[in-house]
Amino acid sequence: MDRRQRKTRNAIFDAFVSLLNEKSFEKITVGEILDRADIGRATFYAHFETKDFLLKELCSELFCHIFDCMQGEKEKHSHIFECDAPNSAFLHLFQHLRKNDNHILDLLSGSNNELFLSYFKSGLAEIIASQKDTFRSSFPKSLPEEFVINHIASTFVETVRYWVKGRFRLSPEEINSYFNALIKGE
Amino acid sequence: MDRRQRKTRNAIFDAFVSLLNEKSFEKITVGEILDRADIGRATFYAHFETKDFLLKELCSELFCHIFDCMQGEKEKHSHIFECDAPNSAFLHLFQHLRKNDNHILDLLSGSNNELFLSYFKSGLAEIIASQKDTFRSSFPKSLPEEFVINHIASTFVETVRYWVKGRFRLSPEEINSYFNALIKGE
DNA sequence: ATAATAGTAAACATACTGTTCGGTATTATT
DNA sequence: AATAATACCGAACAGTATGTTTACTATTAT
Repeated sequence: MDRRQRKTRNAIFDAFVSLLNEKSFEKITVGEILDRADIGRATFYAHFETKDFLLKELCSELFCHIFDCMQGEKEKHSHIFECDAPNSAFLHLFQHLRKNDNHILDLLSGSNNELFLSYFKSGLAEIIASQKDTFRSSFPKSLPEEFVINHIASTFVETVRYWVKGRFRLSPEEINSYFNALIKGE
Repeated sequence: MDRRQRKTRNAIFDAFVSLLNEKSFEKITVGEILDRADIGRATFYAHFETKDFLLKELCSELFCHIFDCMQGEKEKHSHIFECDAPNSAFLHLFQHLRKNDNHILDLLSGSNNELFLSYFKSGLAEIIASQKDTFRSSFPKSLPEEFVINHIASTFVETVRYWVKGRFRLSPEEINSYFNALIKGE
């Protein structure tokens, strides 16, 4: 990829992320992104069809990164959800989120939670679905698979939301135990 | 309230709801509302500051209605969550949603789920909070109260979402049993 | 009958979106 | 080193939406 392309693409992402920390997605205008990224209008639209596509690409970059890490774990062990510790994959996720590479923390704590968490959730549901056998046993067989998977993903996302709202006062291990208490039953 | 005011207010709500069944909130313009409600621009802005305020008022009308019904139940019994059947309040809610007075079903099944469900959730959390003692026992004492309440509300909302997505193929009793299976443990 | 209120249509300033165009700088190709 | 291709720029543009204002009319309350 052309160096110029990379430069402007990064400039756009950086500007966008920094704006997302200040206001909600809906209130950000393309003009503001242009100013902060210091690029021309036509250039922006050469890179991204619309503001929504920009968001989508940002999310997929961020979350793919995280989920790729989990795939990495998967290769080491045969099942990511069957590590030494039970549910260690979720613990990994909590730890990863806390590390805050890629400013993901900043985004999650802004006023855009809903947006990001919903993207996050759909990626999460896929992973859980691919490992469903591990979880199925914790829930009555009468419940539909899709229903259970969605419940686990939702519960995780809500737990993250709670964690972020409390400004990460809890350690990854603590919040993970909260999460397990909800999922594994009492 | 002036009859004219009532008329236009209703016309606006009706137009808005019917539009919400066709497209998402973000894509609805004030102009479209004006056309469908057959009122002048200035009139709209005399009633609602912005489109967002319109949504907010609509939600509060709809949900207040539902929650007021539950409050009614509360007066009959001393605790709405301690009826003849366990958790009957949630069953009441499922039944109420299914009855679809006020087109709430239509709204929930459109592309606006997120928006409405989030309003719904906050109202729900309040009710659950006021009845927290009934639920506390189902969860480990180590979990913070706020965390548990939010989890119950989220799980309920997600269950409704699943229910709506499946076009209400399940009966209120069935979906309520699904919900209980998640909350009460297996 | 009169005053207050709520409605109308039309025009308005303002703001944002997405496109287009001629010109310039950077990169890749040969 | 010369050339072609590509990316960027700035500025202008049409199109659309918002929210306000105006002068005028119809309805309601007293």
